[in-house]
Amino acid sequence: MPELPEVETVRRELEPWLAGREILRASLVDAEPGPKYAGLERAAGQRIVGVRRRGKFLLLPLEAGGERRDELVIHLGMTGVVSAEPPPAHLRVRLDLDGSTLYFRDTRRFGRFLLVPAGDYRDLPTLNRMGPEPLGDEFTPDAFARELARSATPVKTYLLSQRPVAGVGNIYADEALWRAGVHPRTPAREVPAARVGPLRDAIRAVLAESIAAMGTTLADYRTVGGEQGGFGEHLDAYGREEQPCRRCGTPIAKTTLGGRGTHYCPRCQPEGPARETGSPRRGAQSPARG
DNA sequence: CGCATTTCCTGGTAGC
DNA sequence: TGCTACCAGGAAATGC
Repeated sequence: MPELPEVETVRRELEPWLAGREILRASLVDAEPGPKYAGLERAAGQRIVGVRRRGKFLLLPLEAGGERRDELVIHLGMTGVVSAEPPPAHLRVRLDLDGSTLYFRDTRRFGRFLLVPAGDYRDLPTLNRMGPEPLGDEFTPDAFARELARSATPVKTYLLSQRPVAGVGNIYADEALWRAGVHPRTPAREVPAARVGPLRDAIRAVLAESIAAMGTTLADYRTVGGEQGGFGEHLDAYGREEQPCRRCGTPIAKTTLGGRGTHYCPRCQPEGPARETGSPRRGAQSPARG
């Protein structure tokens, strides 16, 4: 499931390919017209200025006649894959460019591929109310603490809302909470003050490390070149139920939270009131590997 | 408004 | 083998 590191990996591959290209035509293939594919009929004749990313959204500003017009918004959802070669099945959008063609495959149709007036996200409420970029200067410990204080929702669920910080999904939420020693069910505003900074640092670290590995491939995610991400072998919590915690050996537990599979160490991430402050077992940010 | 629940969608797999 | 039931989850919609 593409999260920020996977989308950033795709962005870095798309930028040199797409920047400066003219869109000749955008066509729906095996897909019904609707809000997920809105506005594509306006794409023809506009030129792609660049490839940006906000959270898990790819944003491609366009220009026509020398002026900024629309913006192509791409969200990979669960199974979205962008490629320069036609996929064997589940092709939803074909983007004909000057000299090449971009294909958007999306098996489960959770993704989006649409045109909006530049910067107009009224039909994309999550993008409209998204928190700061986790690797940017605005994601400070103080800002994060203020956001957490706004909600009584379990901290993991709140992270997934994209409100306190952008781009965190199910995998990296579990990973960051494990690193910081915070139980995923802890109400956001009850995360101990001493753990807010470590959690913010853990979010930044795990995302940065995964970007360096070109993301995590579990099933469908592929880079534009068709490669799989390499971070899967570094996961400490996600998908490791019943396997020993890499810090303390306790079997990783799996439960359901907000309808999502949730993995945590019952010993390093104790639930409930106020354990002592300090690091979970040893070395919160850099647990032993391998 | 906040918060919880449901919906969308299809391939893979467990169980019989 | 073939069938049914269920699971995976990002974001939006819906229900209080």
